[in-house]
Amino acid sequence: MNSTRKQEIINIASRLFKERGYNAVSMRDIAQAMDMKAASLYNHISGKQEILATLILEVAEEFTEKMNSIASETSTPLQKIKKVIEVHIDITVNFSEHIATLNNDWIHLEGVSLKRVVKMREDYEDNFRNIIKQGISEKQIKPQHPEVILFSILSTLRTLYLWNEKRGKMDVNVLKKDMVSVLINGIV
Amino acid sequence: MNSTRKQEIINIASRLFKERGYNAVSMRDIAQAMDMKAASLYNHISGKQEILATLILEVAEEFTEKMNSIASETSTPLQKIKKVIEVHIDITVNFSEHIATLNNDWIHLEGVSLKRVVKMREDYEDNFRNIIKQGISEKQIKPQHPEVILFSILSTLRTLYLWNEKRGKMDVNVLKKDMVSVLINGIV
DNA sequence: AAACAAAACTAACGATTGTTAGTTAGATAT
DNA sequence: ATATCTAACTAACAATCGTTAGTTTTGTTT
Repeated sequence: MNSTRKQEIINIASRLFKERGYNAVSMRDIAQAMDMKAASLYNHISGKQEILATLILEVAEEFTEKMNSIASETSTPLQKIKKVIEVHIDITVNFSEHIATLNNDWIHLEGVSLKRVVKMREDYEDNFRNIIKQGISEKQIKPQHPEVILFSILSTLRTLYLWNEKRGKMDVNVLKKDMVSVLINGIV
Repeated sequence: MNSTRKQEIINIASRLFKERGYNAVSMRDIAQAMDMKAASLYNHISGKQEILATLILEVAEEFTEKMNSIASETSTPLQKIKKVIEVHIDITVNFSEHIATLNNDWIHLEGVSLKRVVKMREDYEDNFRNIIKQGISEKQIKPQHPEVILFSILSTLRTLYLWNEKRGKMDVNVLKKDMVSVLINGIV
């Protein structure tokens, strides 16, 4: 199977897309980073779009699986939110290259892949929103507009990859503890 | 002066950049949206880069001014943070198109403009970080890692433009109140 | 009415883009 | 040894890109 070589291409492309964005990276750029010529890439992938789609779906599916698992747990809304934060941090650390592309370049997906990723994103947000609403109705969470809570937490988690590198030596478990504390209990 | 026509171009480009990103928008796209031919744009601007640079610097300077003003105030760190949040919301609402480009396409700036924007961004973060550190040392803020607090608040503010449209009829002042509450006091 | 400047136009340039066709080198299987 | 298959190569394509040169239209000033 060419699957290992294909994965190599995707990983290298992932790094370049993160640095410069999908449209600013040419097939010749990817090929050069792979030490081959652009035309040779087509022995392993069908085109630039396939690289983008595979790349993004790999990590999007990771998020979807984990969220579905959390949503169907039998625990309190607050415990679920804590889990969501931790899972997000884990995925960000493990797929640190892919995440930038998921966040910035999903717009450049076409056709079915675009539809699929948008749907997954919506479902993810719906799940999260429902957990928050549940928490409010159980009086575990302040009766604030759910949308404000949802996007406060979600934007922080989604852009975590941007400063994850700067976090330097901060241990992942410390990071989890701190972020859970800040996002749930505030800063005062 | 051609300054009004130039501003028209920048505003239209701003809308297109927001929707598709800098690299996916051609000069011919901008021209078409302006009801003219691409070559005619060059009567008003020197090139695509100038559009991007002017666009981004317009709003970046807004942030810098406001932050400098807040930093030099004589008020408690917590009051300053509240002000920063409110200012961010105001600018996001007033420059809703520009903000997307500032956030996503600043990487595509070149030369002096790039250097300048990066510097402004760093200064802005430094100011914010110092306010937080001050708050911690005055025991107004929990002794958490300042970086976690800084980026939790900042990522939420920076991506506000993404869901600002969905916020629908929510009044700006209500939004300010809710966000200050969530970001400072948490959700429980 | 003549002169002028501003802002639009047409046409074209060199460079780069994603992709295809056809070919060749190297490894594996018969 | 021969045939087969994989994965690399060279060369080229049509399309699109940002930009320039030269020209014409439009509107204002004298």
